[in-house]
Amino acid sequence: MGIDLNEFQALDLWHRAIVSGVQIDAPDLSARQMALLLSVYLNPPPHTVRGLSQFLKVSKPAITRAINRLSEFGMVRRKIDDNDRRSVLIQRTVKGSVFLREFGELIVNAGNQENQADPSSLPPKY
Amino acid sequence: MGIDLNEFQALDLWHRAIVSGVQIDAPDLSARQMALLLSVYLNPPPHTVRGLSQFLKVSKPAITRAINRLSEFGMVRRKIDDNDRRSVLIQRTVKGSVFLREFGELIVNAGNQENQADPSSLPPKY
DNA sequence: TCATATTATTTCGCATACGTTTCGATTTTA
DNA sequence: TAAAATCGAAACGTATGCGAAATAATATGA
Repeated sequence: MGIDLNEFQALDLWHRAIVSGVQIDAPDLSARQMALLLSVYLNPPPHTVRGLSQFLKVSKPAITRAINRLSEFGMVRRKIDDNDRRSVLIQRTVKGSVFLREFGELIVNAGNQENQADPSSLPPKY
Repeated sequence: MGIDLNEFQALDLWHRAIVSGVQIDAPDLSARQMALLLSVYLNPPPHTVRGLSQFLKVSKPAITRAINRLSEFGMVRRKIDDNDRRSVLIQRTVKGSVFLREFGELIVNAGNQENQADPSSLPPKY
């Protein structure tokens, strides 16, 4: 189990994927927003503001703002928890699913074009 | 050659790595800044503002600003090109190397903890 | 030489994100 | 039921990023 990567492969994969993301004009999400979006889609529900705040070690207002932004893009949806009306459940949407599937493909493609591991290309140690 | 990933593995890897990056208090670079940093370290020199602008398909002022930010963190350095004093060469630094090596490790670790591919965990198609 | 082109930066107004604090709604506890 | 605790959002001032246009420095070419 696990994905065996050496350090160079890891950075190269990240590079290719993130450059693709910058080049195409995908809605540019901050690292936090991306982390939040991925957590909502890859971790099991339910998702609350406080839960995500704890998981990501980020303040609750920051989570609220990230949800605002992602809602504007239609990538998540708020739903008041009927059992505890103080809580807000963060739910997935079709658009969010589509976006993440495309983003996943982008990473997969970045991996397919990956060079052979070539330690001589590692950043020099100086 | 290449790294074989399915879509779920790709997203899960990205999730783990980016969440780690958010949790630890690493200087939080935007996607553009990260793309620029990785390009400087993984693509062969020389690196100029216009070259990076073309490669990333981002305006030159945006590149200048990203370099400003990365210079503040000491992760890249400007050097005027003596052959053409209009040009600025973007060079690597020790700090940038260290940062990227650590970031590479973080991705590698994310890969090591990767779950088995489990298509049922893919975002639902709705 | 001197006009033009090229390269990078600066400036401008505007948009967005940050942390802290405050607030309103709701639930829990005494 | 009244007081305290919890939850998420809003308000505030600050920092940073954006694209477009203007600018400064340098090189090129007629």
